Amino acid sequence: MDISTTHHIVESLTRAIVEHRLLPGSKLAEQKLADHFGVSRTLVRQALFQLSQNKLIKLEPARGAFVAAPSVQEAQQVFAVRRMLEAEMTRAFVQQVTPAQITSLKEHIAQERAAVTQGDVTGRTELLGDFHVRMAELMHNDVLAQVLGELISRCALITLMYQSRNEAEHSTDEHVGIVAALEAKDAEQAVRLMHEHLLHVEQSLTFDRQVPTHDISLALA
Amino acid sequence: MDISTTHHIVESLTRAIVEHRLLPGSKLAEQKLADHFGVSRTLVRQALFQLSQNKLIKLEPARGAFVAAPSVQEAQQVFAVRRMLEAEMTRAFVQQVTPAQITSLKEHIAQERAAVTQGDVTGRTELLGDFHVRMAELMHNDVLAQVLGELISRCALITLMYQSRNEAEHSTDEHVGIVAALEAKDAEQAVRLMHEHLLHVEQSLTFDRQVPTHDISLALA
DNA sequence: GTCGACCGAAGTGTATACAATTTTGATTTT
DNA sequence: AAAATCAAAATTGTATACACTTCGGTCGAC
Repeated sequence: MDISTTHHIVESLTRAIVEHRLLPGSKLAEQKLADHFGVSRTLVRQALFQLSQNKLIKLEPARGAFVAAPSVQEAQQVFAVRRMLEAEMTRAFVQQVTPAQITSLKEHIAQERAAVTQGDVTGRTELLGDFHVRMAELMHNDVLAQVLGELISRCALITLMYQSRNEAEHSTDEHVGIVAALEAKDAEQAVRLMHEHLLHVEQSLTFDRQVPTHDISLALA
Repeated sequence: MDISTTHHIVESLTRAIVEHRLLPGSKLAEQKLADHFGVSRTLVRQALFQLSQNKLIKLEPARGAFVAAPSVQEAQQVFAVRRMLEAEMTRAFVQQVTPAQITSLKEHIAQERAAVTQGDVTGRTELLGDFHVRMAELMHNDVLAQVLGELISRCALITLMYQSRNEAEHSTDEHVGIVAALEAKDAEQAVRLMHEHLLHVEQSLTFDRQVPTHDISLALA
């Protein structure tokens, strides 16, 4: 069963959603997407189905696919799960940390700084999330990396939806602190910093603001 | 976009896989499934695609779908993630525990005991996993419940694949201990017991045995 | 007798056809 | 003028058709 073409469509739509070129609530008509990608609706439907499982779009029976508009409650739940998972991930990381891993994380932070100074907003948001996925990958736990990756792609949509003030530099600074604690093999400190970091990211969002959307019912709710 | 019929196929195949009526490695031919469910290959393919994302089957391009046969490494990674997630879930549970939640968990344990005494093997395995999902549900965090539910359905396949000795009563006893610690609001004790419980479950598996596979059984009849 | 090429059967991958549902917009009714 | 109605258009849901790949077995060469 080949999913390579489907995968390309998924990647393309994921970028469009996470980079806010497609606003929450936007309708994703199958034939239009099929024409755009030069394929039949069959492959588009496969891609939409996968995106719905990633919670990046919402499928409504007989009505079609719409870019997801995560509720405040859902957003807070995603962050709660991230805190649970990543706190313990950090603790386990210290158990098996190597100099090469530290080097890799420091290189990643350098990329973050570069994106911040260049004002690359979408690249920055992506890199800030990738720091956490990178940690999972460095632990050689594919399952962890995949689960966390999905949570973080949901966070990307949430962040861009509820983002208020610019937290990029602050986040990078906190990444630096976490890596320092990892390098010092100070598990409790690393866990504490990771936990606080994720709290800060969540608290930087404004859950009481009106977000731009194409969903009429959501806009009027 | 309607997925109700597809969902029924997914549920049916999930039960067949988790209850070991379909052994790891078994081929799932699209036309045979379509005939069995009385639908076209279209819906079967949607279901298979979803099952592949749940890691219960593996799709091989141009070759078809096969019941997943999780490697030892993957099994250990799944358990590692569960320990990370559930340790912190347990800690958070204590923070907001109510008498009603304790009652609900105790009722669940009673069900476990009933299944054990009746020798209901598949029901027992399912209930032992459901205890953990139940905890997540009682926290009113749908995201957590969903993520954990997927991990545990993978564990059901792993458990039945590598199961050696009968651990059911031991697991239920450990559930009792966890609930007692939750009731006493002793977070550290609860976390420790949960962590050890998951270690015990993993250690009860025999990762050095050759498992039976590739059995083309007509288990869906 | 064994190995390899070839051919037919079976199965998957994608496109298209058709049925069912929703949406739209004009027309009628109050 | 606002609301209800209904038919046409557009869109989704499912089935089927067809091309392409893989699998199995036979045949022939060595």
